[in-house]
Amino acid sequence: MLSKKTKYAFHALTYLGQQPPNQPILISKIANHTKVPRKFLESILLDLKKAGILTSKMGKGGGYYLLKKPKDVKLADVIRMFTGPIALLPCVSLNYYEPCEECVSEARCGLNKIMVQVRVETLKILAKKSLQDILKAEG
Amino acid sequence: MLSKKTKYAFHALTYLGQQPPNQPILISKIANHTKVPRKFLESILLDLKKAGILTSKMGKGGGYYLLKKPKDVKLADVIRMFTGPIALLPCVSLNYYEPCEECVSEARCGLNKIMVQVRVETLKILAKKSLQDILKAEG
DNA sequence: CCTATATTCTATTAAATCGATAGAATATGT
DNA sequence: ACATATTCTATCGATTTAATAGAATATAGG
Repeated sequence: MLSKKTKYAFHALTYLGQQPPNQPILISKIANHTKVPRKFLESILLDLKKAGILTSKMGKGGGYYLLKKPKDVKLADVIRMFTGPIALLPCVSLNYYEPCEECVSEARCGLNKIMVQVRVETLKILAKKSLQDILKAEG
Repeated sequence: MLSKKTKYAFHALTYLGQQPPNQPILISKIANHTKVPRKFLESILLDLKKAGILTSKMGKGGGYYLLKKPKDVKLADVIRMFTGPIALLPCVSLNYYEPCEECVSEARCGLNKIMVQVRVETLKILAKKSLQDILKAEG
């Protein structure tokens, strides 16, 4: 399951994607609309900024707004940032690979083969779908 | 990611599937071959028994062995038992469904729609593949 | 330059989950 | 009766998750 942080991140991104571009939105406004705890949201937005997805302006008239285009914010990126690996086992993860200690031969592990399939099918969706698809669906 | 318990369960099931049928295997023997901590394995095997996948014999000459046929032990069943939901969000889970409190309309949630797709594709694999497929792949 | 406004940084905390262990109770074959 | 094995109860430490508090820093506007 995705962490709450991940879900919150998507809510915030969706809300920001619905605002006029390049116009800073207050954290508290985002918090109100998405019902994410204010302080918790702060750290999420900061992470999204560090990842280059959002940017911000400090001081009066400040706030957060989208830096990347919605179509360039892939769901897989956000999930990896806040939940971690998308694969179901470390030994089939592309970004967080780790071998199983107890595993004699990965090439002959039946479980590994199936979990690779799952990862492939999952990423076919999550690496292609973007914030733009979310926004479009909510039209 | 799957919990270690889930991975351990698959290792134990695979090992038992490679043994002659209806012949009790000692927990300690399973633990040795799968490198799962003995005491931890006990509770896993007991859960698998309660789920009707394994059965056991107590006392001298006792041990665990498969009750279900390998083809009837679907990966999805084992994962749900030890890791929990397969879906990435509670609101798209078939077996552990829960609505999002902050969600106004599930039907109009763009994230929900995509996560349903992921669940569908994942289950196409996990609900069809079984212990038999693992055993065959390791042949 | 001062002040109000906002983000940013540091730190701490409560609760839940995960992985693992210990020991007593119960059942069974010889 | 005894040795052998599973079963039950319980607890424990470590890690992660979710959330909060408060100080520091930056900026607009008068």
